[in-house]
Amino acid sequence: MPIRNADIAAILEEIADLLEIDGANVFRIRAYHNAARILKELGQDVRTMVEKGEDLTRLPGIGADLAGKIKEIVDTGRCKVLDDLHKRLPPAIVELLRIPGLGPKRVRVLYRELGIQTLEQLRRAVREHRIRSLPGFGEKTEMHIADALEAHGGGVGRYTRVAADQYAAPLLDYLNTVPGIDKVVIAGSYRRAKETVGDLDILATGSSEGLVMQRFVEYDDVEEILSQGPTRASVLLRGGLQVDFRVVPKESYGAALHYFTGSKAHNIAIRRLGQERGLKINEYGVFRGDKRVAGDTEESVFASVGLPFIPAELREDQGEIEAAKAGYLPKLVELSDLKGDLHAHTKASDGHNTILEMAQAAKSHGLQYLAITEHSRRLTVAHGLDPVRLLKQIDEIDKLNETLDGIVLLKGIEVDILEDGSLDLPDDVLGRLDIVVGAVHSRFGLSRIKQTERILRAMDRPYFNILAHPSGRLIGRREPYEVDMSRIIRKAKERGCFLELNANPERLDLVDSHCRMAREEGVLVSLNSDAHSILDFRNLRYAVGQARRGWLEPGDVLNTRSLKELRPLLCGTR
DNA sequence: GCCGTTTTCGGCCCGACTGTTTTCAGTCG
Repeated sequence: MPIRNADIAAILEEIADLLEIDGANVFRIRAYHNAARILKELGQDVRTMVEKGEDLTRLPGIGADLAGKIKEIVDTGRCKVLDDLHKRLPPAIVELLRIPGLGPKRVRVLYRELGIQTLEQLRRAVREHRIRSLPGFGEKTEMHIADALEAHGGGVGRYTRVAADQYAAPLLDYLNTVPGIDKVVIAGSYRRAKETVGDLDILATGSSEGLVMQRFVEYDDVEEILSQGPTRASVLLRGGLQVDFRVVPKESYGAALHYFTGSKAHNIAIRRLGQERGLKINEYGVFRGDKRVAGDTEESVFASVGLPFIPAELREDQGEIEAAKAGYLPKLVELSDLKGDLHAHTKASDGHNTILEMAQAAKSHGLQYLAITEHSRRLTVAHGLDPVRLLKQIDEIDKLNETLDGIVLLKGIEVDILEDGSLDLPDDVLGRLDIVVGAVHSRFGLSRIKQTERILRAMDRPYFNILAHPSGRLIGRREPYEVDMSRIIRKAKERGCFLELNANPERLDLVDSHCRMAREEGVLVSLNSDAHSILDFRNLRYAVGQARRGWLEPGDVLNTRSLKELRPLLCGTR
């Protein structure tokens, strides 16, 4: 089993965690965490880079030492530093760090004083009240640990954006009625359009802070108050979502929004830039000595370090600061740029609405064209279409188009890519369509090579236009299938076909790093709803968010084209 | 452990809240 970026990152994380417990230099620890993050977010395969002899120290945050350790991990699957740490500290001990309220210092005390190295041993010690007498611990801390152990493994993970929206919307409505609150906005990873969020970070500006905070924690849906001060509070909502709420004075809005939006790595990089200029940047503003020089708006914060405004979705310390410095920030795609949708279902397969209803809904979302792409026959559970039914639908769409105004329907199919890479419908049928979307719906467990070859063969078929949901993942439910995305992107370039970014909030593949790879190769990405009902066109905003995280401009997106511009692009594979 | 329009050494983002402490460490974001 070849080692992946995530595997290497996990080893580096474990080293960092153990170093922390061991009491190592905090900056050394940070370097390991940082390197792990870089590898996880890297769009390309580190193993391949190592095998090609590429210079890893060109990656920001990777120096000669870490480059050597990464190479060691790629070559041997292990790392001597980690092996050495395991001689001093039990491997399971890093699990204790996952308990909220337990950091490296306390974990070390637990281990040194009581020999605790597993969650089970910690549970027993809590039951026997042996924690409270430890130095730095007390009765309350012991109770908090007991609660945290109770909650641990309770399945509180990350929330998809659509799930978070269901909590956020009513909470924002409520906060907007609270006297003393001027502005309320969601910051954090939600604002950066991450595909999942661990919590909601809400920022408000206002004056009477204490009162505002009181009203926040009195919100109906609050189940537990985790902490509460005059400017900051954290609560758990019913259902488990954590909300962090922060109130700052009006003039600090920009600085606070920037700080609270993150990411952490981006903030550190920006604050470091400030430092170089003799500035101190915190959530209240930008300061030169005691003098406040910026912070009303985010623009003013960026300007203070000589940068233009950086859109929230780019703030990952993934090159956006360098791009901003050089004047190469992308002008990111927006929802209003989309002119059509190239993947939708109707009652004919597994959708819930008629073709006409879908057309009208698409039009009401400002779209000018909509491709009807039912499943093909192989997908029997979805009532996939055989040639006869598909030809019938083609006639139906032709007739409908004669009556429709302001929206054009494209005749399409979401054809199954079979295990051998052939398509589920014959070429002479596919040739009668405006658009062919291909997708993998079976045999997710193929090896990376077989899965990749299967998809590449399908892309080589005539009429193949778009590879739908290219990784097949369902966030939190199904891992992506093993596939070499860089080869697929190169094949798309070679064949003149396109990759879908599926707007279903549980799919959202392509992921951001693959969007960037496609952009760099010059392969257009299609932002498709995969709508199964008239309600699903709303999901297009999630695809736009992901596309923006992937640095995509309107020109990088297939369906920002007018129908007239689109048609010749769909003939590229014929 | 990384990094360099003053640096190859000496820095490394910054503040809020909690609990245990009697002046602050630990944790978190």
